Amino acid sequence: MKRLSTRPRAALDRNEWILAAIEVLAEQGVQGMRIEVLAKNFGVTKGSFYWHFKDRQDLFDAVLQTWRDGRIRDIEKQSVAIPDSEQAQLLHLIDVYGATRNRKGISIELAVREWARRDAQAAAVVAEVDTWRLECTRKLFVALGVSEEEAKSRSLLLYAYVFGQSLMACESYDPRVNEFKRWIAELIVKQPHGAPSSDT
Amino acid sequence: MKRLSTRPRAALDRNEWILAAIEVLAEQGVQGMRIEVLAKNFGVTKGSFYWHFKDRQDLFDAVLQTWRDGRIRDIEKQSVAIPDSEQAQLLHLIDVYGATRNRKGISIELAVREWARRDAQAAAVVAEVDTWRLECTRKLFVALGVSEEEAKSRSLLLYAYVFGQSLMACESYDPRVNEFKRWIAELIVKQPHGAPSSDT
DNA sequence: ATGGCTCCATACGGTACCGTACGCTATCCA
DNA sequence: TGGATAGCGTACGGTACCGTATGGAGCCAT
Repeated sequence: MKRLSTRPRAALDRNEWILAAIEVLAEQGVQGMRIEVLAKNFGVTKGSFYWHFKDRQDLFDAVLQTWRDGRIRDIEKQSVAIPDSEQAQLLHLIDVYGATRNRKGISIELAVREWARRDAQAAAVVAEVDTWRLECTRKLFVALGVSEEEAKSRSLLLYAYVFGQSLMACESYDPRVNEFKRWIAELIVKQPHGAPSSDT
Repeated sequence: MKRLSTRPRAALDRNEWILAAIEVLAEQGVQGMRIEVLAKNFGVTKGSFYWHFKDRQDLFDAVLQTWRDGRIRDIEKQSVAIPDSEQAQLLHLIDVYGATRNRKGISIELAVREWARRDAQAAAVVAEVDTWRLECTRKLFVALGVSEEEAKSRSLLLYAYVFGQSLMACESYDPRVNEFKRWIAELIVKQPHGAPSSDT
């Protein structure tokens, strides 16, 4: 983080501000990304911020771009279809959003979508990321042999489910929630003409 | 209560403030429920607010209680299982959250859940409502003849899907999105071992 | 008419922000 | 060694809030 080899005080750059802003975004939402608060966390004053950014909107734009780029890189990583393991890839995808680990990523995800409900720029970025993601899973489903329409439908279901799951308080619903989630994941991924799930 | 027949100016009561606050909550989020803004919308000053409420937290508590009571009444309404039409009830439930109509209800729903991510009281209310809802659909699934575990799993999937759906920007994904949603709804509701008939 | 009650207005102090103007310092470079 | 510049601090004006203290208009019954 800090290159304090010879410098007594590591000079902040634009990216450090952006990363800190994303951190706060995840915890506090868009309204939480306040210049003077971020500055205080860094131990500097907002004079530093206004050196690296024009204004608050400039930070917002940079945060959205950074999030977008990171998501798209992630998608491209997961998009390489490994033959004969597409089902495992899809199940893994659902599991990653399982909310136990990856809490931070999910918090950012929800915060950005909350942002997108009230801001056109954020909405555009979310739409772009959604399109990439849906396209990625669509290919995986097609590789599994389902029709184009069903692949698109299952992709929609998959992402809607994982996002909605993190919105719900289902931990107190039943101690077997994890088994239920596994059952759901298989319903989403596996075809109905497959074996009616006697394993596991 | 009945004194508004002779009064030239209808005096605000607690409930009107609460309803207005929920309106703003849906559009602006928790941070948007500001006393002076609400007062300005009513054409009064915050002197009125502090007559009916102790402070801002008092309004927050009232908003949560009002939302909770409304949701539970709604659930009890939909909970009366009409024999031989449980499937239609479940499909209707999914359709209600379909985001085309009922936009306001969905906005409130998302705003409360966003609130719940950062506030313990809101989280408790959401957990309570979720439990009621899941229990309601669980009964419907059981009435359809599925096992207890599968009924709970499908209930989880149903609500996670409908909430997640409203978080996504899927309108630009494909013009046939509505057909996809219908396919998804049937996958969630219908059993794989059920009669593969084409009627609804 | 007179106190009392309800409902709201006014006025005030305080906080937390945004954005700008300008000053200061350390470092690099000729 | 004397700028030049990057990076940040200080100070200021302005806005938008919260909560309180207090005043006041209308209506009520005695």
